Formats: sequence, structure tokens, C-alpha cells
Amino acid sequence: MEIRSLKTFIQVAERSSFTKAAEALNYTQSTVSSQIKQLETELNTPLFERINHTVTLTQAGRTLLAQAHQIINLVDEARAYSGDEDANEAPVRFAMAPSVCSVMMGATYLRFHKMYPKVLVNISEGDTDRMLHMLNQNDVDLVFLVDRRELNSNYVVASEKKEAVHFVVSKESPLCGKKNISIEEVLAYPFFLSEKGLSYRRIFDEKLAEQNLSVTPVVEMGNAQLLLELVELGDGISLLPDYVTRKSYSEGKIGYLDVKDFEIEIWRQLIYHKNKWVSPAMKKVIDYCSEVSETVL
Amino acid sequence: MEIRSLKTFIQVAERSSFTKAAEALNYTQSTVSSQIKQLETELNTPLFERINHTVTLTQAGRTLLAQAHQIINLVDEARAYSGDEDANEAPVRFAMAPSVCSVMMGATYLRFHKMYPKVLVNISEGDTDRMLHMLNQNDVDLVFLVDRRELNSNYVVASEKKEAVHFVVSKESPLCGKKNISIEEVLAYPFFLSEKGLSYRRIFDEKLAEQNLSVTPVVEMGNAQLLLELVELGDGISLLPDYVTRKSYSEGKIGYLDVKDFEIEIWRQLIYHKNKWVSPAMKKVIDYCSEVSETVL
DNA sequence: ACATATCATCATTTTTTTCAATGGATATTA
DNA sequence: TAATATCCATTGAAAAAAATGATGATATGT
Repeated sequence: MEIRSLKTFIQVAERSSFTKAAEALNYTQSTVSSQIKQLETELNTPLFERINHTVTLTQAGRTLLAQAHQIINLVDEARAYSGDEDANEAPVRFAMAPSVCSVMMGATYLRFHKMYPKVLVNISEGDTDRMLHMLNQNDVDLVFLVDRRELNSNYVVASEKKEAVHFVVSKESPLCGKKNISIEEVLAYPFFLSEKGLSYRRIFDEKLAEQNLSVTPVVEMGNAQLLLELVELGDGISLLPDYVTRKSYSEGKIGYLDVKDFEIEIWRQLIYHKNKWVSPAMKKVIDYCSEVSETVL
Repeated sequence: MEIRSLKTFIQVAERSSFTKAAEALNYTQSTVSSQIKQLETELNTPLFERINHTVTLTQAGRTLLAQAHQIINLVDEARAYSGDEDANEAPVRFAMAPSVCSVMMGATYLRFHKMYPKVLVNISEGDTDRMLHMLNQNDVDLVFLVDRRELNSNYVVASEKKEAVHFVVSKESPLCGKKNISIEEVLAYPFFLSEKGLSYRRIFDEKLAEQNLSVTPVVEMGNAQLLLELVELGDGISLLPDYVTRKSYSEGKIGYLDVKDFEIEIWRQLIYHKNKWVSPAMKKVIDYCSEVSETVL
């Protein structure tokens, strides 16, 4: 039993005529004839009585007519519904690097929620490897990562931005305002850093390793905002990307260190898997994040 | 959108795998692939995300899955239902000659109703021509007619029985018991006959016409039972088939006339149109009437 | 009786579906 | 890390199904 035959059946039933049904459907009469016969064979019962020149539904036909209408209605609904954006509102599963998360998950997110109250966002955090793995497993739709720029070609980069990473200290720190300090000198001070393996912490470690150096922080944690607060109040050094420190810096709460021959830059990248279908909701998230990434962050 | 594709779609969705779905459906994997693609093209949206080796429903796919289930359920129901006798209980539209009707529509019908309480019967009466026309127009399913035997080949004769037609008089009639009376002599008496054109009345008229005779009844009516009662109580003659008079005759309430060279025979025939689909209900009616026609009537 | 309209049937053409084989990409295992 | 498995997409050929066009049988209406 196929939809095509059912549609034909309905036409014949409604017009009490094979010929008229054929005209209505742009078929040949013989096509209608054989489609009905096919149905009758499958159901093993006549659907019409052809007596002289009148075509009348049998009782089985009458039963099928009602059912056919229901079926066709559902099919039409399915066809119409699938294109409907509102119907396709699935939450966007969004993973972010912890530092981005701590910055985004305040006023920025609330503004987005006000703009698109119906778009739901699931947020998880993680390091770069874990987030990429989640993309590969389709456990997550979208990732906002902070790392080196290089990515294999499995991912679409929706937007990216280069960020400087600064050594930050409190205003009271003896290092505050100094220029051209050597990295060795800086390493003598206590460090407050993000966890090993996390984005710029890893980049930092690798860069140190190139010079056969290493660092042992006194505090390790993922939350960039808390690290910043620690720096503000304490006497340690942290290494944080510009978008985290910018505000505090301009408010004069912290100072930057200018370390000689030691520049770190990272990329904030909003990416998704190349085979991903971008749902309307996901599109909204991407657009918003890209804009925020350019202007606010 | 066809049922076939929807079934495939459901399999893929439930197994999260094109290959597994193909195995389950005894298709090739490429067949599954193209059927899904066909659906996606028609709905203009991806239904699955193929990311690495995982197949996941998109939101549109999730929506369609629910709808596809509904559709398939309805289709299965339609398939199962059509063979169901109970579901196909349409009333049997039954036309009878008035004389048969007046005999059948008593205990005989009640007995039938007791046997098959679910079979509904619509009864109408009419003369032979009108009843045949009703069969041709499919206004009626089954006809019990009383007439000459000849019928064109458009009809199936489910059962038939030859019946004698007797001249009947009351026990008190001077004619009662007489033998070998001439038709002319009989015609001098008052007649109670069925309406002009009705079965044996017409045959009677035609037979008279052959001998250039005619009759003008004092009472004309279709109801054979009432005619019989009139004869019993009055002094007229009627012409009634054996199945109407038998009982009264054997109870000694009426007498037959033996008219010289004047034999009338008719056929009771249960017929339907050759293109008719015989529903289960109709079959029951036919079987019952045939049996009754052989034994009781 | 003839023209017209009906549905069924059949041979033929056209379209669709299915298959088998292959390729590209990824994951698994040794 | 290399060999192997498995996955889905693609392609071209084969098979199946659907649609057509012509014809036939039958009934209707003029």
C-alpha cells in the first residue's frame, strides 16, 4: 500500500469515477484502474462495485476511505511541518572553554536570552581535546574554544579572533608597570594559573618547555574570573587572555607585565563539525556569538 | 513521500544505522541511503546527521519519526481492518416481490434475525422491472422476484424454485372442489387480484390475452396475505402462488379450482447482479433465503 | 442503430527502485 | 603506526514498477 494509490483511491471514491479521477490526477484512466486493482489485491477485497456505469464504494471501500483520509492528512502535515522552524526547536548543545564561559555566562548570555527566549542552550565546559571529541561524537553542536589556531579540516570555523594573553599582577605588586623583565625573573614569583592542559596554560607550559623552563603555580583552577580576583587581591602573577582582564585593567585594578621576548597569543574560535546541519536555533547562537566576539568580548 | 520510504526511515532512526536498517529490511545499504536522501530532498531538510560513524536524528527527523509511526500504524490498521468481516457490516438492501414479502416478513424474518442479529436488512418491494432496474443501478443488493424464469445474463441466480399458481376460492364457494371448469366460466365470478403488472397478475393477463380474454377484478392490491383473507371470507376468486396459499389450503380454509387447459407456473428467484461483490452479510442472507425457499416457503 | 461514455486489459515505453561494486573517511586492533 | 573493519555516499547497470496508448466489451441516450 503506497500513498500514491491511496490518493488515487480517494479521488475515485469522491468522484465515483475512474475517468474523472484520472483527469484530476493527470493520470491515464488505465493507471487509475490498475492502482485500484492493486489496492484491492493487497487488501483482498473489492473497494468499488462496478455495476454498469456506476462506481460505488463497497463497505470495505467506505472503511478504507475514512482511513485513507486520515493517512493523507498526516502525510501532508508531516510535509508541512518539517520546514517549520518553530517545530524544529532543539536546544543547542554548546561547549565552551572555561575562560570563555566565565565571561559569557553573565550579562552576555542574559542579553541573548532576551533576544531569543525560545532558543535553549545547554552549556558544558572542557578542554580543547575533550570539546573536539564531543563534536566528533555529535555530543555537542557548537564549541567555543580557546587555543592555538590550527584545526584539522573536519571543522567549520564560524568566527575567530586573535587574543593577546597577558601576565597580570595587582596594582600593589612590585612588578606592576615594569618593562622588559625576563621570563626567568617572573617565574620566581608565585603563579595563579588555570589547570594543566587547559588552553593558554598548556601553551604557556609548551613555550616554557622550549626554553627548558617550567612553572609550579601555587593555585590551579579553571575559573578565570576567580583567578583574576586572586591576582587583584594577592601578590601572585597570573596569565590571562585579554578578554578576561580588559575590564579590570581599564578600571585600574590590575597591571600588565611586559615580559621580554615572551609573547603569547591565542585564538578564540567558534566551531562546529563540517557535517553538521545548522538548525535555525544554532544559526542564531552562532550569529550572536560571532558578533559578541567581535565587539564586546 | 511513500510508505516504503517512511518504513525505511523508521528502521534507520530506531537502529541509528543505515546498514542495520538495510539488513532488517532486506535491502542493500545503498537503497536505504537513497530512500533517506529522497525523503530529505522532498522535505528539504536533513533528517539525520552523519557525523563520523554515528547517525543521529536531527530535530526535523525527530518530528518526522513520530509522524511516521502514526502513519504506519494507520496503514497497518487499514490493511488489517479491510479483511475484517465485522467491520464490513453494511445493511443488505433487499428487494422482494410483494407476495414473497408478505410471506417472508413474519416468522421467517424473525428467525433469520435471531440467527444473525448483526445483519441488517433493508427491504423494498416492487414489480419485476423496477427491481431489475434497481439491481442495475446498484440501488439494491439482492432481489427476490417472482416471474417467468427467463433472465438476461447480467444476473446471478442464487436459488430458484418453480411454483404452481392456483385459483383459490373459499370453502363456501359454489366452485369449491369443482374440476375441469373452463376459464370462461371462472371469469364470470368476481376476482380479487394483485395489481396490474405485478408478476403472476401480469402472467395471468398475458395468458388470457392469448385467448382474447381479459379480467376485471373487483379488488386489486399487492398484499397477497390480505387477498387470501378476502378469498377465505368472501365469495371471490383469487389467483395466488402455492407458497402463499399452501398453509390455508392444508388447514382446509380454502379450496383450489382445477381450470381446464389453464396452468400457470411461476419461478421464485433470488438474484443479484453478476458484478456484485457478495459481502459476508449478503452471503448469509442468500444462504438463509435459499434454504427457506427449498424447505419452508 | 449509432455515437458516446464507462472500466478492463494488454503490449509498450518510461520512470523508479534496487543492486553490486567502489570510494572516502573514520575507528579499531595488533 | 599500519593493517583492518566499518560506516555512508556514489555510480552505473539491472530489475521492477508505473504510466501510457490502443483496444475491447458493455451500457446509455438520442
